[in-house]
Amino acid sequence: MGVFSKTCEYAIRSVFFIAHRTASGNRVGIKEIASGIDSPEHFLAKILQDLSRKGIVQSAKGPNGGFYMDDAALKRPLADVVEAVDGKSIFTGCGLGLAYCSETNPCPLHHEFKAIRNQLKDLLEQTRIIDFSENLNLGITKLKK
Amino acid sequence: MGVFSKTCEYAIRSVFFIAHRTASGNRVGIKEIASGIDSPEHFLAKILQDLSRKGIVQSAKGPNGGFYMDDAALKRPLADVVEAVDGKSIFTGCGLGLAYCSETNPCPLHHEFKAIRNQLKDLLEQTRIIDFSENLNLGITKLKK
DNA sequence: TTAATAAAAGACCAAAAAGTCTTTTACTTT
DNA sequence: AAAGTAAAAGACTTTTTGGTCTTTTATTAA
Repeated sequence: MGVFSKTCEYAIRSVFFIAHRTASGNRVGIKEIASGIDSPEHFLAKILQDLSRKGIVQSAKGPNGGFYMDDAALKRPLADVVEAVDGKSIFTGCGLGLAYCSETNPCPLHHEFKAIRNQLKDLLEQTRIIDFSENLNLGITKLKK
Repeated sequence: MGVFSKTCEYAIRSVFFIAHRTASGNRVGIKEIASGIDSPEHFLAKILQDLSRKGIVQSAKGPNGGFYMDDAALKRPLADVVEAVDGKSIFTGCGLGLAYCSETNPCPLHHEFKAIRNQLKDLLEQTRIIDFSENLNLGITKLKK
């Protein structure tokens, strides 16, 4: 089990992939995305349908259709993708799963955990999707297994 | 989904609970642990059997039996509990689930993620179980929902 | 030495996450 | 208008995680 669910991992990877391919105004089909990020095609289709409904990515049916991202989507922080898929509990939840854990009623890990969680939050909130895809353009980072 | 699995959350909470009660040399039964940390009794029993097999906690059957922790167990780092239950992938795995992600072949989040993961690792490795249970003694932190 | 106690073991069930497959809808080009 | 294309939708299956229940084994104290 990772920090993100498998669904969310695929979502992030596909968003990076689409952002990368879409910069030039193109659209890209699921088959290509799925093979580009090493994910099950039909499973990814469902994830992208969801992301599309939520406005994280855009899509068009029919010939020359596919997925793409408009300018607003490219400028969104990665946190929006994560929150759309896994919810915001990752940014706020107690490390030990305690519902009433808080500043005034902390679990033994509360303060230490909060610091780490906030760093993850900052990372995801302060970096835009387009920022990450820059390194993909340079061929420095990759999205396949 | 949190950082740890539900099983791991219960494991950590129960270990803290046992550590807290065991300081005075006592043993504590599952019923008491389960109600003390708000967990399903039989599910916790299985978790503790496993932790006992792995030497994270000690146990004794029969009257006056129960779970306890010897000195060596109390001085173990929390990381040992987490690793026993969730494995070490949490300390080393790629944030995007990529098997071949590494320093020389990094995913777009690799470096930023590594920094955060290492902090979690340090926290869990550098603090002993007994250190956490001190605050429980003082009544500052708690283990219930 | 037997009755009570408490963990160990294992069979079983439920829910959620992950993944597959088929059909439908929308769009575009000829 | 028709044929082809590609996403949307939805039914379905599998696997993993989380959880329950019953039986067995070991221990101890009367």
